[in-house]
Amino acid sequence: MSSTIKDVAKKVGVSVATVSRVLNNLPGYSEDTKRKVLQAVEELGYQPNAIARGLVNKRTETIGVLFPSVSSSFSSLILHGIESVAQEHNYSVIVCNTAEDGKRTMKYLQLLREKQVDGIIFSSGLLEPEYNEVVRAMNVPLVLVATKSEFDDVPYIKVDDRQAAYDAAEYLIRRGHRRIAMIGGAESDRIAGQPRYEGFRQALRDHGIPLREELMQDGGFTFDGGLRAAERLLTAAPDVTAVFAAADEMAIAVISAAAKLGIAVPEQLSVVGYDDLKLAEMSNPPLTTVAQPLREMGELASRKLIAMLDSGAPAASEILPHRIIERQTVRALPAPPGP
Amino acid sequence: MSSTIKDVAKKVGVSVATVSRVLNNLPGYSEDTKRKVLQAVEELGYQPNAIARGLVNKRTETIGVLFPSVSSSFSSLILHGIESVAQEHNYSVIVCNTAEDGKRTMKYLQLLREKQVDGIIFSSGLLEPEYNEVVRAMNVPLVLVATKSEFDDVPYIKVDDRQAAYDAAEYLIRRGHRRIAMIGGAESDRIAGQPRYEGFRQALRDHGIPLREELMQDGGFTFDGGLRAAERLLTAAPDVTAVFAAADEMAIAVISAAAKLGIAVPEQLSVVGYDDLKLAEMSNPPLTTVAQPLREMGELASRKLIAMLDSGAPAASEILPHRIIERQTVRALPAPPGP
DNA sequence: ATAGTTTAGTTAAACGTTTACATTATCCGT
DNA sequence: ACGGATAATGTAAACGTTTAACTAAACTAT
Repeated sequence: MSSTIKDVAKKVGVSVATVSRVLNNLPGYSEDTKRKVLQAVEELGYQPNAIARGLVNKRTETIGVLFPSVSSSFSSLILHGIESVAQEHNYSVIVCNTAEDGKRTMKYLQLLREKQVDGIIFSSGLLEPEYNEVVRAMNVPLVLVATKSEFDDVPYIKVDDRQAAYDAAEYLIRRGHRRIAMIGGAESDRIAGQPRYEGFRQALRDHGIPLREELMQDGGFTFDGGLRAAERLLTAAPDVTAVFAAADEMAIAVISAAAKLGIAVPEQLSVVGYDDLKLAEMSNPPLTTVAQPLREMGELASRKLIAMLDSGAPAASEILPHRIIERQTVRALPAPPGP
Repeated sequence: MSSTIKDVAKKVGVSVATVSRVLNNLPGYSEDTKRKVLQAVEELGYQPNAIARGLVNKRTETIGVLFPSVSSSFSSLILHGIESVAQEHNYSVIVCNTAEDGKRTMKYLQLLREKQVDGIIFSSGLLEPEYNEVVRAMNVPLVLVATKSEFDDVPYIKVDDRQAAYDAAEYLIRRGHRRIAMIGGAESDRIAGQPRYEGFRQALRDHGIPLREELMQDGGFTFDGGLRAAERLLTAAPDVTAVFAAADEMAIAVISAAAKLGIAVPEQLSVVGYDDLKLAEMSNPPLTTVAQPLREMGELASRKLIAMLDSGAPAASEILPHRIIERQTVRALPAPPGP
């Protein structure tokens, strides 16, 4: 159906090698042939076949990207970033939804291998040794985004979670809060769970605030989980004046729970989130949150991967800066009466 | 580096044809050879090369999906749906962000052609004749999702926008509202703009409510646009008791604007949205909205495309049902005093 | 015993490119 | 006028599969 390089060659009366050369801007033909070839290409509507090209070059100009959930705002921002620089460099991106399932992830990795992708980006989940092993076996570069791993030869792009949580807590403390709760992920989650709890704890400690472990709740990084955690928290410890939620969705859940319980935000309860999704801006009231540059992280991951592809050299990990976006969910408490 | 079918053949002492056959479950070998081949495959860690396979089969088991914006919640839900059924059928999906830009879209279409994708899904934008022409030229099936086109040979999956808007308006009318505003897209947008305005107008007409064109505002389907439109609206026409926003983000914007102006939702102002994104549920108060089954739409689009690929037969368009999800942003007005 | 059928396997072409190597013609300097 | 360089082009192998066409052996039915 579609015409091939042979058709072009025949039409011009020249060998396929010559056609290939003009198409790839290699030297070795006269201006005249070039003109004729280009014209024939035009007339036949010839389009190169990247599959055939890929077979001989052993490069497909395609990368695979794995997400625990493609439809989350979080992932889709990262994906957007990845896609945009990939497209600039003429790479295609294959998206894979792992659903945080090991079987599925392995199956996908297999698929990516068969499809001969040039590189892989793994986003925001735990990189199981098993995964690392198969990508190592396929011999393509791998970069992590919004996560890190135990393998220090695999570069990651990340924010300093511990520090970010520390900063969030300190932000609250500086505004006079003392009875501060936190809703985070699972303590067993060494990527997005534990470090944030640690940063939070450290901030309290550094400011001489006693830790109350019952004020730390696992909200599982979801709205629903956050809602339950917030309800538990707010009814069991009505004296808290502020809560730090380690994800915007959970922060929004805190606001919802507060509304349900008749607690005004920020008048009676301050809340700060984490991520700075579009959501935070759209929240009512708009959410103060610690921002991760998700899109940029995606872009950088893509850029790094492509650089590795071009140079063959390993890339360095990078910690991107976070910052607190002040909106309207935090109230500064009046200074306590002196002793 | 990686071993090929030849290596397997050599190791077993058999021809590549035989290996290929056992790998593809074709007849023509003894149980014994099968065992030996499988064992060699195992030992060598052989993985088939889908590129080579694609070259001879002229099928890549890959589909391309085009979105105006991959990072919107809207798109990513559809993508999730598409991805999930694609993966079930062992297809890969290449995502493309067109940014609603013609040049970019054409470039992407070109790329998808070169990469020899088996089919294309085009989501939620206008299918320009130019686009349709190139996919026709590449001779692969195309399906539209969350949009339709002037070409009646290209199937689409959609909700009945006109009817959905009608239902939203009627929902409000039934609850005693008479001064109802609407924030929609551009009136020139024949897909998601116009039909919704029309449905809205028709509902008012059918219930004997005079149309006030100044109560129809273009919010451009974004939060920011919605915010501006809502502010304009709410200050210029403070007598409206309800607004229908043709996208959840804009509905949330209405709530934000109302909050800023000290207007209580739903006590003083009712609002209904459109889409039923996760956002609607997380809104404060939770948003009453007309739901589109976005994920399901994506799944169906994927399923249809794959069916076309398998059967070679054209597929029929489908209108999926919408429904109103009642949450907490609509108040029923007390019946007006009798005459 | 023989012709025919089935089974197990091989050979080689094909898919659409790229590219190393070979060939020819032209031109240049002497 | 001749050897050597240069430019333009062609030839064919290679990439890793699938598959049509073929062959050889073993079995089956008479």
